[in-house]
Formats: sequence, structure tokens, C-alpha cells
Amino acid sequence: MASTAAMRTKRGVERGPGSRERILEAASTLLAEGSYAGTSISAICARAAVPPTSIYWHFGSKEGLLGAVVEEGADRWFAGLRPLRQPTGTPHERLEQVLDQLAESLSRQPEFLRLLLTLALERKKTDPACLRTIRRVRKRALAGLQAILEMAFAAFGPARAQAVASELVLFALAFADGAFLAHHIDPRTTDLQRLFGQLRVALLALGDDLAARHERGRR
Amino acid sequence: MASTAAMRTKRGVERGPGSRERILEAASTLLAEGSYAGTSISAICARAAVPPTSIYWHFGSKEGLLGAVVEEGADRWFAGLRPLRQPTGTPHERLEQVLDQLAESLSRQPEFLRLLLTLALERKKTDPACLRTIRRVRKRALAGLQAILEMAFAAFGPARAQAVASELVLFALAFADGAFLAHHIDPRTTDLQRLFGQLRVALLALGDDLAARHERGRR
DNA sequence: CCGTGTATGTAGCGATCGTTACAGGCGCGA
DNA sequence: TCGCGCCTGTAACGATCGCTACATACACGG
Repeated sequence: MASTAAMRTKRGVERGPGSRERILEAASTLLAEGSYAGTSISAICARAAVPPTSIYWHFGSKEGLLGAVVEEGADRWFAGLRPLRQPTGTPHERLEQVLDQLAESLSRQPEFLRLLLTLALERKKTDPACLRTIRRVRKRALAGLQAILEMAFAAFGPARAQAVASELVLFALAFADGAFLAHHIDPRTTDLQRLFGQLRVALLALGDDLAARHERGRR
Repeated sequence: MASTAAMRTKRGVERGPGSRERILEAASTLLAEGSYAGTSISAICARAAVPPTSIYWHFGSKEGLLGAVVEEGADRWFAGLRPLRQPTGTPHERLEQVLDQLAESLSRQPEFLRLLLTLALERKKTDPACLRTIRRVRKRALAGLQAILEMAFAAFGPARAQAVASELVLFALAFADGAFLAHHIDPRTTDLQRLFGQLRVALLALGDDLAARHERGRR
């Protein structure tokens, strides 16, 4: 039943030779390079060196496994992000530092991102729970991005910086997704560094544009 | 064999009550909202009201059907794009007109785009033929986008406009992909119009930035 | 009328899918 | 030593997968 995964005690988790973690790792990898329907339980078993029954004991079903992969994968992914150093200098320099760190963090663990994008695209009708998790992860990413942008636009003053950042955060995330996708489709002709450099220029221009418009609106 | 689909004569195609087209349409729809592995032949048959043998007669295999869907879907998609009117006015106004038309054209037939993105994300290891087609479609889209951007930056002069456009075309496409994805994931909180408006400001700023840099490099 | 080629319909192939029943190994408290 | 709960191993379930052998229906040139 559904309670099996929840009722695991400390002792049980400690004793096992990490089979649960191996399953999650294998499933995460295979799901990221295939699709949900295209990733079979038996393939996950083979990769994790585990009998099918172990998967069902830990996660109850294939859907349950997917949920755990997304949920715990998100935790691990956010935990793996390098904490950002406080940027210094002009807004231009601040953005450059901060976007460089971001791009590096993103390209360091692309697997989970690919998994999320795949799931978001393919699971239109089914599994609202998974979609909810995806949206939650996305919200968390947006919050992180917003903090980054606020740092970069801090020269505008805190209130203005926050307003500008919240306006631009969706733009930045959409672009980051698209750049990631382009790199996935055709890594040879996709220069991520140049793209993120262009993003920096674009964000600065958008920030100035917004600031000017706010200024004009205030009078 | 593989020759079955190729050796269809004019007469045969004319006679059929459009079963081939019904299959393509059904497959395209189902593939776009599911995944390749998750879309079964029987589901396509049910939707197209066609026996499985018809699919195999027309396309030889599931892979063959996928290839035809992508190939002919691309043709139909490009054919369905509204021909762009020649923009007028300042670069700002030109870009606005041209991006508005583009956004409208994109949102009018999102199905094929979703299909392409799904396939691009999920089919990492397998099927190089399909990936090649995806890249070709992408190249065609890039060429179209480039023409659009050249129109918008025509005020820079033809040579400069072309240089600027070829620099920015990857940026624009990445952003368009990302915006499309964001809208797919969470349509409620994604304002495509605003995003494309921001893209316009960003492209103009990037164009100016590039022009200034070229100017500086020339001296 | 017959023969030919195009396209559909019927029935079922072996393989694999997600899942489960059930027995057994293992480490623990009693 | 025993029972008990955690976790693994064996074997198989019914369903569905992609695919095919084969017969049939229809339109045509001869």
C-alpha cells in the first residue's frame, strides 16, 4: 500500500546497502534520457542491480517512484547549487558575476533539469501530482533567480531592485530553459557562454527600460 | 518492406479516403501530448479509425510513421506560417510588428512545436534520423528568424543588419523555445505577450550593443 | 471476365509491460 | 533460541506492446 514507503524506520534505512538510493539514481538517469513511458521498471532494475520487488516495496508503483525521483531530486538539485557570492561593482559587473555562477551551476547538473523539462512536456493530461511538483520546483527556481537579480540591480535601491527583478525573472527563466534546450538539441552550434552573455546585456537593458518607465510613470 | 511507402503511385494516393492523412493527424496529436514510447500504435489506430495494418502499409514501422509525422508536419507547419508583411518605421516599430506577427503565428499552431520539443528532449540515444530532421527544421526556423531580424535592423544598412541578425538569431530562438515551454508548463502565470515585448526591448539593446562594438572594433 | 496492384480487415505472433503472490534471508529484541 | 519485521529473490500473472501472415475488397488495364 501507500504506507509502505512512509513507515520505514531508521533502522531499516540504515541497514540497507543503499538500494533505495541506487534505485532513485538509476531511475533519475534513465528518466532523464528517455521518457516516463519509455523507461521500464526492468531497465531501472537492471541499472540499479535490484529485483523489481524492491522497487515496489520502496515506492509502491511506477508513479510512486516517479514522484520520489522528482521530489528528492529537486532537494538534491537545490542543495547542489553553489551558494552565490555577494557580487560587487557596477550592475553590469554584478550581473556578469552572478550569471556566470548560475550558468556554471546549471551546467554542472543538467540531468535533473532535463528530467523536469521532459516530464513537463510529455505529461499533459495525466498525473496532476507530478505537474504540481514541477510547478513547485519552478517556483523555487524563480525565487532563487529573483534573489540573484535583486543583487544585480541593488544599485537601483532595494524597492526598485525588487520591482525590476520580479518583472524580469520570468524572462530570465524562459531564456535559461530555452538555452538549455538548444544546447541539448545541438551542443556543437550552441555557445552557452555567449548566450548567457547576451542575456546579461538584455537584462541590463530591460532593467534600464523598466526603471525609465517607472520614473516616467511616477511624474 | 521499406519500399512499400515509396512505391505508392499517384492513383493509389488519390483513391484512398484520406486514411494516410488521418493517420498522420492522429499520430501528430497523440505524439505531441504524450511521448514516442507512450503513444501506442493501437491508440493511433483508434483515433484515426484505421486498422493497424494500414499504418504498416503506409509507413512500414512505428519509426517510419514518426519520421513521416516530423517530416510532413514540418512542411505543413512552415506552410501555415503567415507570410510576414514588410515592416515600416523605426527599428523599434519594425521589431514590434514583426515579433507580433511571429508570436501570433507560433501560438496558432502550437502542436507541432510541442511535438518537436518532446522528441528533441526524450530521444537522446536512439534514432539519429529523427534528430537530424529536428535539426533541419531548427535550421529552417533559424533562417526564417534571421530574415525577420534583418528586416527589423534594416536601418543599420544591409551588411550590418545581416551581421547583427546572425548574432542574435540563436538568442531569439532560445528565448522563443523557453517562452513556449513556460507557457506550456504554467499557462496561467505566463504572459506570452509581455515576454515577447521584453524580447523586443532585449533584441534592440543587443543590436545596439553589437553595432557599437563593431564600430569600436573598426577603428 | 480475368489478372494486377492498392488498401483494408481478421487473427494472432512472441516479447515485454507493470504488477503481484509468496517464500526466504537477514538482523534485531526478547 | 525464537519470533518478528525489513528487504530481497523467484516466478509468474493478465494486459498490451509492435508487428505480421493471410485473406479479402475494390478499381483498373487487358
